[in-house]
Amino acid sequence: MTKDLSHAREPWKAFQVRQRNLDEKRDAVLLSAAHLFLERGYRQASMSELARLLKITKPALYYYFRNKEEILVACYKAGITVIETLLDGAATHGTGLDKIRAYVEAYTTAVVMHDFGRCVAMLDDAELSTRTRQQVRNLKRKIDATMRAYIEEGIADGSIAVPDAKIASFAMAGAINWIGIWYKPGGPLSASEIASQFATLFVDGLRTRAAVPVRQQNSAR
Amino acid sequence: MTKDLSHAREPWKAFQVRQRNLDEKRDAVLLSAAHLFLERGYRQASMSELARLLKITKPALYYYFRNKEEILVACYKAGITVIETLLDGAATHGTGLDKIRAYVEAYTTAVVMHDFGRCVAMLDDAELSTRTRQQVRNLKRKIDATMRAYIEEGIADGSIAVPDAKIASFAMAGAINWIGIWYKPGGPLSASEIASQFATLFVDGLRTRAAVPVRQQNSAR
Amino acid sequence: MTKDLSHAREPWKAFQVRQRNLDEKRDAVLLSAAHLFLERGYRQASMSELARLLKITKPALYYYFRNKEEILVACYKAGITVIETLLDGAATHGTGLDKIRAYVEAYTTAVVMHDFGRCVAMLDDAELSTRTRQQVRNLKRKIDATMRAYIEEGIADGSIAVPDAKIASFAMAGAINWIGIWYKPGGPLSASEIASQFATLFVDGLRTRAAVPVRQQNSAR
Amino acid sequence: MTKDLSHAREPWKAFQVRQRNLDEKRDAVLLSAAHLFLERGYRQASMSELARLLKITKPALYYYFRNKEEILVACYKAGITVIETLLDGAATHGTGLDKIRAYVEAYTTAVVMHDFGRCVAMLDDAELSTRTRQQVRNLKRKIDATMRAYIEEGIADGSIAVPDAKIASFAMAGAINWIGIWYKPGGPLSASEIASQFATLFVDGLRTRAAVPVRQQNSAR
DNA sequence: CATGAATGAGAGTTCATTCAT
DNA sequence: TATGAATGAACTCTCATTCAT
Repeated sequence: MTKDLSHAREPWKAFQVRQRNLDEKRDAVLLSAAHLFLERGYRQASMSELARLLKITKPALYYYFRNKEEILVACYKAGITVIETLLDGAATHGTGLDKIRAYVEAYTTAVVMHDFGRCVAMLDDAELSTRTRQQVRNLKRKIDATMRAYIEEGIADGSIAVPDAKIASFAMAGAINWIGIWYKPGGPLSASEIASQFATLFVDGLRTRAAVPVRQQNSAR
Repeated sequence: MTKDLSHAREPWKAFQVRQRNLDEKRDAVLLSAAHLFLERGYRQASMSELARLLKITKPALYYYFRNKEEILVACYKAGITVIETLLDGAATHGTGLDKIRAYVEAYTTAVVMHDFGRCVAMLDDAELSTRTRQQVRNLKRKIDATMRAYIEEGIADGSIAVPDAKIASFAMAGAINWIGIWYKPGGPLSASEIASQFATLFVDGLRTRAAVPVRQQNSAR
Repeated sequence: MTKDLSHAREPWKAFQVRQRNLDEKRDAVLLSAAHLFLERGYRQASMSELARLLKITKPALYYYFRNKEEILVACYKAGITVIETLLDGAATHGTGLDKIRAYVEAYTTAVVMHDFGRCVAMLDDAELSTRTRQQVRNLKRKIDATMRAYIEEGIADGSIAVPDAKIASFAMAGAINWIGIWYKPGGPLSASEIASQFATLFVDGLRTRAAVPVRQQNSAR
Repeated sequence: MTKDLSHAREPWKAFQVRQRNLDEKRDAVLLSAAHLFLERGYRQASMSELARLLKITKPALYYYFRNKEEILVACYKAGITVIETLLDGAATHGTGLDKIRAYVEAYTTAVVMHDFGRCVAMLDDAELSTRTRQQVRNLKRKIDATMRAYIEEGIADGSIAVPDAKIASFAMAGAINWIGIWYKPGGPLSASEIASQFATLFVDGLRTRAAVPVRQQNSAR
């Protein structure tokens, strides 16, 4: 773990040689914090440990952030940006099924690739200020709503057949959010591999599709 | 004599009663604890609050359990039992696909229906003693291994087609474990509904199966 | 100072022999706290020092009071009681001048004789909760209003002659509140002596009354 | 040459300017500090807030003053000057009563009109260095001693009649020092009004003097 | 069996002060 | 002259745990 954070510490090392700007260090704090929050949970992650990881003193943290919660909020905000960016970039043409496949892939990528994304997905928002909690919940609601809308759309255009859009959307979001629990960066699975296989699993299920006649399948694409 | 005898047996009987009382209260503690742990998280759940909920004093808790961790361990153990029981009861005949469908339904049910099951699924095992953590991890590994084995079996018997059993199994486990985050007992969704729809989603995916010839489709169920 | 607090520590000493009740110890904490607050000021008085004085550990204080402010509030409340009791007991017959003399004596006594009274008189109420601050301010307002009313009454009945009841009342209250700065219990001046001389000074002023012919009065300036 | 000379003098001139600048800014710091100390109390007044008020950075304060205490000391010193000046200017002819009236008026004026004066009157000298504390205490002792001397003088020359010069002097000083608690500059009461009414109150008391027959005086006590 | 009372360790936070520049 | 950045010490408060009874 300490090793993982080494690059986050870089700015301080560099500082001794030449002064870097405040934002860079703030970002370094943020990166380490996100990492620590994910590892220990927000409450268990102590400012002392964070400071130790960054090789600075505890009060120095308070130079960059007013308090612990502000760090959490900043992690969430960064995560929201990451996720929204990827989600906005997802393809939105084709059938409902096509759309949801793209959407699931994008969201999975956001969660797999960025600590900040994982913070949004996994951390308890109970510690947040009312304002930021609203933002986070809005984002999550929006994600859920979009997925449901695509499912409904797919049902309407005949590309999707499920009994309940809500449960399906919960299942998918859950599987993706849970990635943070088992995924360790640098492991054998690449982000895009995970994203694509998750999408495939949700789209096609486990069952062999052997006998599906080609011409009926997915005529829109 | 009879009287004497009964008299002599009394302490023993009393012990049984007391024993039962103790067990009963231990269980009550456990139930409340599981609830609290799920609501607040293990670390945020304070012994004071647990005592307050149970309307006993704090030290009384220490009569029933040596310490906080022992309570957590007991919750996990109870959860393991619940899950294993349901998992053992799942049908294991038919194709690999049939088996995994039954397995997913059973695991989902365990997680949805019991606080203890949810404890195993959701609580961080980092707080556990090495011994119990091993047990928990073994269980989870076993669940994962079983799911993978069924998937492989399905691939072998032609009922399943996925590129990677491991990722598929992670996705399913994640979706199920995540249920604890959004599921509130007493809501509009029944446990069996959730379980069955989860199973269906994973088996068939979102995509419409329109042209699948009847005789190939899941004749076992 | 430590010596002064020795009787406040008594309950703990006695505790080792025989258990006393919670209220007694709460009171002991309060007494020591009032003393310390007066000596150092509320903010400078640390919980550590308070604990040290009482020969208990810091967290033990939190068994008796939820937090530091609650201790302050309790001091204020005790002080309010002391002052109101003495004020209510003050004679209220005769002329306005008679009444204010009695009132000043009573208030002075309250401030001189009790640490709690001095707390109300001297401590900054800025640290209080809104609720208690209201109470304290109401008390002070009431005291001021009563004094002014008596002065007006005296002016009306011819016993008092001052240009401004407000300034006179401020001057008297100030002189009394300030006692806490210089008065040290156990000194050469008794509480009743101070109270009576204060009252006399305000009633009669410094000027000799004996032989002053009416028409000569104030000729010096 | 002239040019050269002026050039040569430049540094010197610049120094004078800079010196004046420094003194000016030091004074500005002092003024703000006095204000802040009076508002919050010395300890609660933080260097950060002082810097913010002055729109300079925190370390800049340390250019003008070695540390926080030195600022306090300077405030006290300025206050001592203010008070001594006014006190020295007070009339010292006539009876003891005349003198004390003038003295009280002068001291009141000093406290009402100047933040620095109020600092001396109100701030706790416990934070001062031994040296400055001595100075402050000497000043206060001198004020007290002077008041007592005037009272004794008045007693001797028959213009004053009080049982105890010490208590009377404490009462007067207290009433005046307390002014800082309630007086807000810009309020309805002018400084001279307050000063004159305070003096009158202490000199004449509340009691109506006009019709008091000589033989009835003080019969109540 | 159960409790009132207490503790040690550690949390987040603030602040006067000081480097290096 | 003046600053951005950092620190050490101190503070209030919380919590799992444990005596003595």
